[in-house]
Formats: sequence, C-alpha cells, structure tokens
Amino acid sequence: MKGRRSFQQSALTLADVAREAGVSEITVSRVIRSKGPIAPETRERVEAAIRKVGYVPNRIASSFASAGSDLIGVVVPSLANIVFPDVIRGLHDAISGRGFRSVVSVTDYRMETERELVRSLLSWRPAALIVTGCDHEPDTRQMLQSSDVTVVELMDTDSEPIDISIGMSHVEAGREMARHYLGRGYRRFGYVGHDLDRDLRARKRRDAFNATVTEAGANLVGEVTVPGPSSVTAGREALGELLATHIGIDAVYFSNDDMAIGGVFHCMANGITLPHDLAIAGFNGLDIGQSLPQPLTTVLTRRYDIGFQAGLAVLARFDGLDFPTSTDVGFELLAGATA
Amino acid sequence: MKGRRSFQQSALTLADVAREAGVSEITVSRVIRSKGPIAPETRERVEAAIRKVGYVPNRIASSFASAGSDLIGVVVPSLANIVFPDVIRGLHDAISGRGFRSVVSVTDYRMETERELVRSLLSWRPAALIVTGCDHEPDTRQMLQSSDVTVVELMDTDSEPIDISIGMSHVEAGREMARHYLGRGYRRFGYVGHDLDRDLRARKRRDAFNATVTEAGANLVGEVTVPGPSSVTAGREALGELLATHIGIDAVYFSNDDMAIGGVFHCMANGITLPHDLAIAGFNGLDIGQSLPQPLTTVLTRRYDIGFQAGLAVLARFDGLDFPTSTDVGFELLAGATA
DNA sequence: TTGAAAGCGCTAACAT
DNA sequence: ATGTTAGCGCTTTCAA
Repeated sequence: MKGRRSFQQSALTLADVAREAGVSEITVSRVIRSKGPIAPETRERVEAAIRKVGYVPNRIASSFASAGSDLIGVVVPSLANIVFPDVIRGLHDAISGRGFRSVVSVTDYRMETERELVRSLLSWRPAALIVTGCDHEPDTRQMLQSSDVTVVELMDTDSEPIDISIGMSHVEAGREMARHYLGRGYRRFGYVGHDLDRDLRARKRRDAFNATVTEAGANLVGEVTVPGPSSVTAGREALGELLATHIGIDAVYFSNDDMAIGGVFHCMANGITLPHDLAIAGFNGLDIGQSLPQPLTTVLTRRYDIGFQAGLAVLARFDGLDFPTSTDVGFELLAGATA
Repeated sequence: MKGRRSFQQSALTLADVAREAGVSEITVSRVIRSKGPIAPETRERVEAAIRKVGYVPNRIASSFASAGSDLIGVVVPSLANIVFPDVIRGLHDAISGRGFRSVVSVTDYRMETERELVRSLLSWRPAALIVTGCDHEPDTRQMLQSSDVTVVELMDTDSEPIDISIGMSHVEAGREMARHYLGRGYRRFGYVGHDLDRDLRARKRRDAFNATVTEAGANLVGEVTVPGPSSVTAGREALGELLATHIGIDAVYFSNDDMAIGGVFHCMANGITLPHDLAIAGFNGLDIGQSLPQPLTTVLTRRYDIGFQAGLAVLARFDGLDFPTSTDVGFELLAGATA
C-alpha cells in the first residue's frame, strides 16, 4: 500500500544525480533548467544519470531558492456552467507550453470567499493572479494592489483595472440586446434571471437592458429571478412562472443562455411559438443554443479568447514585456431565430 | 505599474513579525499554523503584528521546510463539456475547507500529454495526484506507482487501480442501455460518437453496447463517429449523416448527452417524432437533457460525487486513515421519453 | 565550462 | 508556553 501522508518522497536529490554523473550539483541544476553553458558531453552524462536513478526535480525547493513559483492563481466564481471552464481552457492553451500551471479556486460568487482565496493564493508566490470581474472587497483590492504579482481581471471591462483587465462591456451587451429587441418592435418586456446579488455582471446586463428599454418608453412588465445559480431547468420553470403571473409580455431577456434555453424548452412544451408568440434572448452564445431547431438569439462572448489573452498577458509580464492595461475582446450579437 | 517579473515580493518574513510582536519566529509560525500550545495573550499580540505589518506567509518556504505541499494535482482529459468541471466542483467542495488547493491540468485525451503532466505535477510534491481513467502509458503507471503520493484514478472502475479508484463501470453502463433498448423491442441499432481512439471510456460503453445487442441477435446497422470532441452541433450533424446513409435504423446510441441532444435537435428540425420514428439515448444525465420537452433517455452519472469522494479519499490518506481501494458510485438509467 | 559557498524562509526536533 | 538549533534541496553569486 501507498505511504499515507504523501509527504516523504523518493528522497532523490540533485546530489544523488551529481554523484552518479560525476559532476557537481549546480551542473545538474543547469542541465535541468537548460540555463548557463554546458558542454554537450556533460549534458548527456547528466541526462543519463537522471534517467538512471529516476530523479524527479523538487519544484518546491527550486521555487523556494529562486523566490517565486511558476504557478498561476486563478479565481473564478463558478464551475457550474461551461463559461469559466472555457476561460480556463484558453488560459491553459496559452501557458501550458511554457510550463506554467494554474491553481484554480472557486468563490461561488462570494466576495468574502474571494478575499480568502486571494490571500491563500498569494502565499504561493504565484507568477500571476487571475481574478474574475472588477468588483472586489476593499481588502482584496488592497492585497492585489500592494502585492507585486501581475494581476489580471477577467470578463468585465466596465471599471478601472487594478493592473491588467481583459474582457468586454456587460453594460454595452445589455444595451445592445435592448436595441435589438426595440428595433424588432417589441415593447412589453420580461426578465428571467438568477441570483443577481452575486452575479454582478448579469446584474449589469439587466440594468443596462432595463435602462435602455425604459428610455425608449417601453414597458418592463415583469421579472422573475431564481435564488440559486443559473440552469436550464431553472430557466424553464422561471419562464413558466413569469408567464403565469404576468400577461402581455412579448419578449423576455434572460440572464444567460442556460436560462434562455430552459425558456425555449418551456415554450416547446407548451405550444408557444417562437418568436411569434414570444421572443427569447440569452447571453453567451453557447454551442447548444445555436444548435437548437431555431437558433437562440443571444450575444456571443469570447470566453476562450479572454482566457487565452490572460495567458499571453502573464507571459508578457513574465518576460518583462508590456501588455495593454485593458483589452476589450468585444462581443457579437447573434440574431438567431427566437427574437 | 506593477513589478514585471512577479518574483520579488513584499520581503516580509516571519522575522519581521516576530520582531514586531517581541517573540521568536517559531512562535509566530505556531500562531499561523494553530499548532502547539500558545498563550492567548501571545496569540493576540502576534496576530496584531501580522495585521500591522501586512505579512503574507510564504507557502513555498513552509512546504519546503515540511517536505510536502497542500497542493493536489488533478489531471483531466478535457474541460470542453461540463462533466469534468462537475468532478472538480465535487473535489473542491471536499478539500477547500482543509486548505488544499487543486492544480488542474488537461491532457486533451492524449496519453503522452498525461505522462508529461504527471511528471510535472509530481515535482510539486503534491499531497495527492488525481488522474482520469485507469488506462495509462507504462511510464506513467510506473511513475505513479513508485512515487509515494496518494494516487486516485477517477471515473472508471473497469480495471485494477494503482492505489485508489473511484468511479463506475462503463462496460456495465453500455450493457444496461443495450438491455433497455432490447427490452423495448428495438432491433436495428445505430451508433453516433466522437473520437473513440482517445475517449476510451466512450469506447468501452460502445463496445459493451455492441456486444450485448449482438448477443441478442439484433443488428448493428450503422455508425458515424466524428473526428473531434463531442458537441451538440457534432451530434446533430452526425445523426443527419447516419440517417442519410443507412435505412431502417430504429434506435441510436450516442457517445454522450451532448451528442444525443444534438440528435434530438436534428429530429425536431426534421419532423422525426421521438420515440415513434426513432429512439435516442445518451450518457451522463445532464440537466439540459432532462429539461427537454421530452426528457432524454440516458444514464445518470454521479460526477460531482466522484470528485467529492476523491477529495475524501485524499483527506483520509492525509490523516493516516484507510480508504477503500475501489469505490463504485454506480449510475442510474433514466428512462426518459426518447426511447 | 564548471564549481564552492552561502542562503532563501520556514518548520521539526529538541531544549528550557 | 516559548525558544534554540539545524537543515530541508535548490539557485544565486562569485570564483576559477
């Protein structure tokens, strides 16, 4: 059976390899890091010795000695839908080749949790810290600012960045969908969302949507928000509730595609014809929404790109290069067929 | 602007806090780790000093000194659908409270990549290494076996575990769906899948399904597999292709729910009535499939549980407790309405 | 191109 | 309840 505490490991060290190869520790170290001048012959001998004894370098020790790690701390609010996994995919594709690894933590949309995770991740002396959104507790902001690590704020470019921000304007996305609806003649609106006290970007979109339709003199007839996270099931049920309790709604804005797809399913199951009887729009542009018999009207977000750009930003900083303070990856309104 | 290389950090150390609080370094260390006896009065003084100077502990140094980290290496094949994020959610919920962090890496279903990631993660002296599946390159298996870390293999219990395995039988899942179809009188089967050379668990399900229907004397009429990863769009197109090139198929087994939901959408868009004209079944029991106007026939997998149990296994080992070598979390056939 | 010496910041083990 | 000592395995700096 395996050792229990995971700790004490194959106690092989540089010294063991050095002895085997008949060189000094520092030479082995140089070979491993491909740093400094090494005679080809020496390199081969050392590499053979490493293979022979089965040496696994100790990154804890090397990070310690060089006062910094190749870890990148990542703080996301949720892994419950595909949005943040998409971001992380993009990040990995940018950084993996350079040997960086991500340490992912999840806040569950709680600001206090974010603060503790940032504190904890900072203690790993990461090469960078990537957080979600631009709204943080004062303490969190303070820690991020006063630490010397590269900080990347993702998703949202509606506020001043701490260091580097990469994302899009959620205010603009909400406005854009409102304009789309208004342009198609819809006037009596409903909203179906999830927990807006926590998901501040969804709130921004809704507020901007509401402001825009109100300015245009249209009506906000009703709103249903579910207490928990977004899901297809929640969207389906919430639309049922909205339509049961409010009459005359001709278009519904959903907090995201998961919720909106649930709305589409409610309509399918209840003989409501889209977009004739009701218009539906979401946010994110998920593959599944575009694969529906009638493609979902939505806003395509470039989630993978956001993660990838974040990775490039970290690499640029690591290499001592400049990177723009704020990068707007933009979004695209997909007209679809549901509105 | 921020320091570029992320490295040199607020050079505060235990010594600074110790000086401020008028105690020794080890006392500060004990307060931080809540370890060993500390006078309440001393604790307060130290905590005040930590706050005053803004000390952030150095986990690299502490891991180094104590010969092991609180990091848990996680190797998954993909983050492109919700399955592995669900696993990671479960894992986080089990371990976060104890201060463990996960270092997530993605193989993209490549065995060679898995080997390199395992090698790299091992060098962090992790508290545990969590990998996906029970099929690995000989080198990988060797590294995992000879290292002293706790190894947890996820998802698949169809082979002998290296150390601890948590999952379900994919062979049994494939058989079960075949029996379900056969029991309902279907006899002419099709299969729609994604890249089976890489996704070995999907392959196990298909092979078991095929074997079972063949034993029953039923026909495997045709199969379409797409080269890339699974997706709703791919499933929709692939079913179109299958039906265009093979006649007389009355039931299709999909490699997973993403693909199957695409199949459902193809049917919706082409006037194919489920399950009268065609039966469809998937695998995973995603929320969205169950929210369809006709709930998808599928096998519910306990992904979150698998991750959570993996976390419990790691904690148990860390605490020097036993944990079962193999845990089968089982699965549940959801009859749904599409088959 | 290679090596020797020093030390990174913390914790384990052993006093007191 | 607190302190002293030693050292974890590597990299940095300086020397040869």
